[in-house]
Amino acid sequence: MKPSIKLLQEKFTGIFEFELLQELSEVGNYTTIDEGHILMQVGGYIRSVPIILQGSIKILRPDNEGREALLYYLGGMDSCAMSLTCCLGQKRSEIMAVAEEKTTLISVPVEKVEEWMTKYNSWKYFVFMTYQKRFEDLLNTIDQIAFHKLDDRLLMLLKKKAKACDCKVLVTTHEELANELATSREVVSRLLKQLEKMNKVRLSRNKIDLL
DNA sequence: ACATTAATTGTGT
DNA sequence: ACACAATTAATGT
Repeated sequence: MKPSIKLLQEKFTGIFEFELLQELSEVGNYTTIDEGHILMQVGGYIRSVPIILQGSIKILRPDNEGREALLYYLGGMDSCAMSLTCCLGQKRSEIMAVAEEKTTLISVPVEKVEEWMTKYNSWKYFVFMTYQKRFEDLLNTIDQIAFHKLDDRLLMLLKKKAKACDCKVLVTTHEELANELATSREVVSRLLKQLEKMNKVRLSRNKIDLL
């Protein structure tokens, strides 16, 4: 279905100039997809670039052992940075895209994506902006992953300290531990509490009992 | 013993 | 990361 000019103007005024909206209404494909619909499989070629109007899509990257790591979500007015590069480079997709809920989007054919890059400044800008957004999202999730390995480091630190004073009761604050692990106090507090729930330690003020 | 303050820790956003 | 609540230890009266 072709998107109407009216709809496009509603969504994109201030982002794209009128001429671009006209072209978009001619060549764009307006579709609605249901929850769970797979937009893109790993290894597939990409024929068009989606721009999400409503709803959300999650971008996954299958792990080397069959697990699926969540990279980021695409929401309103977002586009997919991977699909942008894949088009230009004729590469296979490295990622998988699945609709998280009922989602409406406009897909733009590859040729136009490239053509508009030089033709419309606003389009070029839009492309760069989606790159920037995705990059920020990725940094965030990388932080999360790194964070998960902190519990190991914390446990190692506790053991090391216990060995140093040759006892099972450490006298420190969460803040001190946080400094040694180069992280924030809150994170240490939360990790310690998890360890307490797992009966690995017992917490009290200025004191940690190792079990 | 009690009130006041400061430091540490817990939690939601 | 930040802001704020809650808890606990320390201190003064």
